Amino acid sequence: MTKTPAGHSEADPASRPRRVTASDVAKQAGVSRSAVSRAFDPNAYLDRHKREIILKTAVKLGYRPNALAASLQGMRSNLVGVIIGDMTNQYDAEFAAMLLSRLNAANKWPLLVGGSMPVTEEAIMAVLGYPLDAMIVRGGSLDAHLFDDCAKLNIPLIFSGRIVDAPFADCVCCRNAEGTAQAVDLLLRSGHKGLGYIGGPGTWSSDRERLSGVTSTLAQNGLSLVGQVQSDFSYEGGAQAAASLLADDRVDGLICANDAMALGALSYVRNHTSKTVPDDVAIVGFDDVSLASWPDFNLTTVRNPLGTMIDEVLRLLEARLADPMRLSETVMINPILKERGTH
Amino acid sequence: MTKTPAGHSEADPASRPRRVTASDVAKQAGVSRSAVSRAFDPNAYLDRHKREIILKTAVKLGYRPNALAASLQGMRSNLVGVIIGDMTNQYDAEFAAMLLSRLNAANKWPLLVGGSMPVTEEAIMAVLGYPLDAMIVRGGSLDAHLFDDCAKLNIPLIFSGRIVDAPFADCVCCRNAEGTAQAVDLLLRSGHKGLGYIGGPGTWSSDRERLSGVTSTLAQNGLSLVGQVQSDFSYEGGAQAAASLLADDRVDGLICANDAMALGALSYVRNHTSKTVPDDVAIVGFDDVSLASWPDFNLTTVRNPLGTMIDEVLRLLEARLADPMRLSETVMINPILKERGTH
DNA sequence: CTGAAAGCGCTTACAG
DNA sequence: CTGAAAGCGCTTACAG
Repeated sequence: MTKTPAGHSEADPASRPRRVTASDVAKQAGVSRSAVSRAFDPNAYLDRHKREIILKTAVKLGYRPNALAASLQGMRSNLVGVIIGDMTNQYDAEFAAMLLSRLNAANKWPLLVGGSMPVTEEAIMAVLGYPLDAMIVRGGSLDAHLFDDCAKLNIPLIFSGRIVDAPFADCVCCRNAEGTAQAVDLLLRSGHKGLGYIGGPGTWSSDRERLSGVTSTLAQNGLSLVGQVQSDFSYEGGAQAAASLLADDRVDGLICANDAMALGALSYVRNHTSKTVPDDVAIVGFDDVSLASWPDFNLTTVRNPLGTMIDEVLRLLEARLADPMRLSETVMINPILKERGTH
Repeated sequence: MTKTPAGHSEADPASRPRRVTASDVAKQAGVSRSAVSRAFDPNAYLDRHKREIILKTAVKLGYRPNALAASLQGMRSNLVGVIIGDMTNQYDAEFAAMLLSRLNAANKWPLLVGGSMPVTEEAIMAVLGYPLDAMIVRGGSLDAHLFDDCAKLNIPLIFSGRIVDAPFADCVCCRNAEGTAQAVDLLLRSGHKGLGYIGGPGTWSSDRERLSGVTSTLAQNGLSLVGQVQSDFSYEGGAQAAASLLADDRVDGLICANDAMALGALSYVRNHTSKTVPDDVAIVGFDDVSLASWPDFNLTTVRNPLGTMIDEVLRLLEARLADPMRLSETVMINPILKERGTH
């Protein structure tokens, strides 16, 4: 019983079948191994006819160069690590969807860490075992010594949603304080002065910035927050937070650190109180997820411009790959107030 | 000027910096290259003291074995291709989030193709250049010759949301017709007999199955669909479809091929008609995305059990990796009717 | 327990 | 234009 190259038909059933290799193609096409390599490099010198034959037998055999073996020769792996903690969060899910397809379009292949569970350090370490061209980190908390690990492995880092000061690390971030400042201004103008704030856990800088935009703007107007609760960025959390804040009758406006919580708050007011939005209580979110503009919610919010954010991430990525030694760059993005029906 | 191993400090600024290698560690630790390899294999024989030293200098240098070089030796790459067309779709986004983190937990690293744009064949071809352990395909359409390509490369395929009959390809799928049949039964029992159906584009088998569950159940009751429109699985599409269907006064119930369209339909009825839900019009969705249970919607729907689906995908994956030659397996999952407020 | 050596699949000077 | 050869970083028999 002869073994067919890379075929599973006659191979040992227990053993893992092999991938077709350049040698297989070379043998089959009656050319040298080098010729096969050259056939896949448009710029390489190779007899036109020979190239044709090689490409044809490659298709027949289902051969494609193993990108990883190629990466050992100093070629880029085109693998990009992407760390996204919680895609359960609407905004992060939208971010992920767009980022991933944009990476694909740029011939970069995202290796994803995260999803619906908190990202473990083990997971990051494991993915660092691959020769990543770069690593993109969305929001969240991340142990500082990850930076060291990446630096030692010469894997550039690109952060979105937080600012990190490290060599060879680039950042793109929203001007969070400015966004919530605009939201406060808006509520003040529409006559809401008893403001409550629904924040996140406060562990991320973006979260703290959003809060500071609120407090400083109020201070400028001789006011201060009537109430404030730390929640968890979820719809349910927002509803609960609204319940506790609205127990205080002075509260007539809710600023929320993201849309999910704002939506939860809105739902709470509608379904569990006799107050109306926006007359009795105004609500403003942050992010502008697609849900926010649904007529069911029509939520006034601060837009955290997704497209711009991702454009910049990709630009930074290309720039870093083109010049690994360039100075770190941080891009600040202006949020945009979207006035809809809840203020 | 001496070159530090893998350091960027003294390297040529233009050149791409190197990764630390096992040789670097061996040199630094004063041991053989093989010893370094062995230090990372818990089962390998190696002097305890020596292993300690090696591991310590590995940490110092930031070394980790290049998983790709290892995969050339016949080790698994632990790379799994994941094709998800449109994560903009709520259910697919939830599916992606859960699948990706479950893969991480199983020490598999998802290489993602797709996101928010249609998946191009080029993208799939490109990702096939990596030595994938397997490929997971979620829903959607996919050219048949992809199967050939994967088969030739010996990359097993696992499908979720559609059934494909190919050697070495496993599937997990919802009993779609059964789900919509239950939905129709429910509406019939609650006195809604003038049913309209809002479907998808009809290009996927799951879509067609859902429709057939509706029509056959109606037929069993001596009834037939009053109206039917092909839409696009989106919220906006659902709203439009509802508008056109409800122009016919006989329609008092809407069965939708997914939740997004059902939510759009619900919103249309509430905001653009004088009808009430569920008395004048009942609405049933399919999937049971997290939004469906929000009090804002409280949508009656057919649950397409995400957790079970993904459990099975992972089980099938492990089984296939353990025995590449095993017979194809197809797992059918029972949908569960969730009775809420819109019927 | 250990090091030298072969080999995984690839690219790329090198010498025709 | 072309093939033989070196080398990428790794694992794993092989022979001590």
